[in-house]
Amino acid sequence: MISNQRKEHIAEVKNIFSAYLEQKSLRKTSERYIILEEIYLRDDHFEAEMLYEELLRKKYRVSRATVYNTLELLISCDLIKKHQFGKNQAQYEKSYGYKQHDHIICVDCKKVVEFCDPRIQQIKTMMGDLLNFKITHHSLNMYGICGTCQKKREAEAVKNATTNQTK
Amino acid sequence: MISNQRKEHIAEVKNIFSAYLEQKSLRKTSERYIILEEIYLRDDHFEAEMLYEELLRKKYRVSRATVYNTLELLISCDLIKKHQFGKNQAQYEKSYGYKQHDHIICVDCKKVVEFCDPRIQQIKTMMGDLLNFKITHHSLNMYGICGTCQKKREAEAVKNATTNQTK
DNA sequence: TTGTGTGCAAAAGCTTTGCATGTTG
DNA sequence: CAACATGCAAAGCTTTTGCACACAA
Repeated sequence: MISNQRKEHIAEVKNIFSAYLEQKSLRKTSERYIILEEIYLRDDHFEAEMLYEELLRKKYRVSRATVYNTLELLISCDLIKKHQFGKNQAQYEKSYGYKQHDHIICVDCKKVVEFCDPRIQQIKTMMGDLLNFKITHHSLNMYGICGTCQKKREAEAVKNATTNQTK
Repeated sequence: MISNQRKEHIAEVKNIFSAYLEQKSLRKTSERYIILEEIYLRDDHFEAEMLYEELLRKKYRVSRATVYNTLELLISCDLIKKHQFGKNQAQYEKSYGYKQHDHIICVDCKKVVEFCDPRIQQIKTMMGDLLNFKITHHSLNMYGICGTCQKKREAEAVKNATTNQTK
């Protein structure tokens, strides 16, 4: 079940996309809107292939090429963000109406947690001025071990210690 | 011509690598040292393929597989760092004896500039505590347009304006 | 001597491209 | 109806794997 609030939000995002397509003299194809909608129905970080498969599952007739193509468009008009969390496969997330945030990634279970810190903005401004860059965006990822995986590792360590003792 | 200082630095790094290989019961093969040396002779960010080609050019007989393999080892023992600056192709840089730093990348000319800011460390500590993550490392990249490319864009804009006027 | 590391080539995985067809403006 | 966008499949690129051989321990 999709909430009314979400429906309105998606409608708003579609309007923004429409305006962008018009301004750039690009065509308003059904595929482009289907892809946008599918992204805004999700709440997680996703990969191009996951999105493509989900669309097939829902019996939409779109091709990988169109998915990649549309992702690029959506990045251009700032409706989604693309991330490279160390893997080769890029991850994407919707970005309209969401607070700017950064990510902490668990190197064990790959869980992604979001966080905000105002100091990032300060650093951006300061470094842009200092190095004479017009900074448009940034990507800050912290990597480490989440609480759950820390416990797992400790349990594992105890187990290994016991095994070694028996040897 | 390679300076004495650099020779000493490379020797030091090789010792660290030797110790690491010993500790992990891994073999000290000539290929591993050749790759390490080649990396520490460079001063830039490089890609796996670039390194491989440079080694071939110097008539060393190494394979791509060994290059990738050794890069992984060098990451494990903290002698190099791996970056994903938005492209699919990973970039690497030597890291021993160099201050921890982050990167600003020009989206036009792809130039990479390094910078340091102590606030990053503070954010790492604070967020680790707050979200219960044991943070091991991070990656902060800012993207924008460098001074040179800003001028180029302005010149281009003037040119386009003139052309449109003539229309 | 023994088993790990290597070279080589082929496979795998993500993304892009070319071409014929379909659809938007 | 003329471009432009799409679907499909094939190609492209980076990275990984399998296998036989070489060589460090």
